[in-house]
Amino acid sequence: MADIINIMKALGQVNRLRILNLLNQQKLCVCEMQNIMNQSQSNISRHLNVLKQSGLISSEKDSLYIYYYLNRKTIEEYPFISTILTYELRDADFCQEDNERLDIYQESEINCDDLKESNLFEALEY
Amino acid sequence: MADIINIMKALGQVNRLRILNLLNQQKLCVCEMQNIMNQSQSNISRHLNVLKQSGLISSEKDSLYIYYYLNRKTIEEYPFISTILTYELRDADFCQEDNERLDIYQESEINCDDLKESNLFEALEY
DNA sequence: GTATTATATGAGTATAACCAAATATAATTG
DNA sequence: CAATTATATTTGGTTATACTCATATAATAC
Repeated sequence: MADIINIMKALGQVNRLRILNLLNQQKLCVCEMQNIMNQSQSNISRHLNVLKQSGLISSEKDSLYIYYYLNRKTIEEYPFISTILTYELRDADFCQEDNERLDIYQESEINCDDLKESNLFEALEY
Repeated sequence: MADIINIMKALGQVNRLRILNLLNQQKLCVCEMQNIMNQSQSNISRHLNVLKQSGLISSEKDSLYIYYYLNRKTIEEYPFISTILTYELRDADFCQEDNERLDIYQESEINCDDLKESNLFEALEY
């Protein structure tokens, strides 16, 4: 299931690296990632499926929402993944906007029920 | 040049991981990899180009041959690469046949001039 | 039950990746 | 110079990937 080839393939796509960077900071549901990353719902969902199939992430249901989080077992099995998360992704250019948006979301103290109508990221749209 | 996205993409293909595993053991020319990996020359050449563009490997010319080797600068810059080379590739299933063939080649003490006519790997063909 | 909402999946398309066979290039040897 | 050899590149075919739009599913709320 969590073989190295599928893990390396899963890591070879920028949107999936962005997702992993976010999940390295906190557990998130699909609609939160969709808003933070400004990507279509179906696209996020598909990338999450690839990451889940590779064993990099897991999910749990909480009422209407499905929360995704890093699979600690896989990360313990493959220590290089932690190195990538910590030293390569967190400060990568392609993660900076996501990091800013996640910070804003965390500080806002709203939850995903209200995120859509909140216009939280409006000022950041280009 | 050696950005993390291109490195991760380069690492997401089994034949390129096989090449990196071999180059982690010794410097090799295209025709040596072709024989050890039992892959077409053009395919090896293309993968080498991807690896070189990503900064993972370099090459040097020695008369007719072009020898490829791991780019130590990139590997120092991204320590997780060493971890993958040492802990994930060396013992991976998909590298075992290559490792056996490289061992046979090393012990034979022939060089790539004679490799083609040597039938060195004949007994291993399935 | 119906309506709503979050997420997943199908269908379609566009693009990129992989590969083998053939050809081109560049260096070496005679 | 011509012949040879190693490597790179082009071509064409096939498959895989990423994406969008639309629809399906599953849970919740009324």
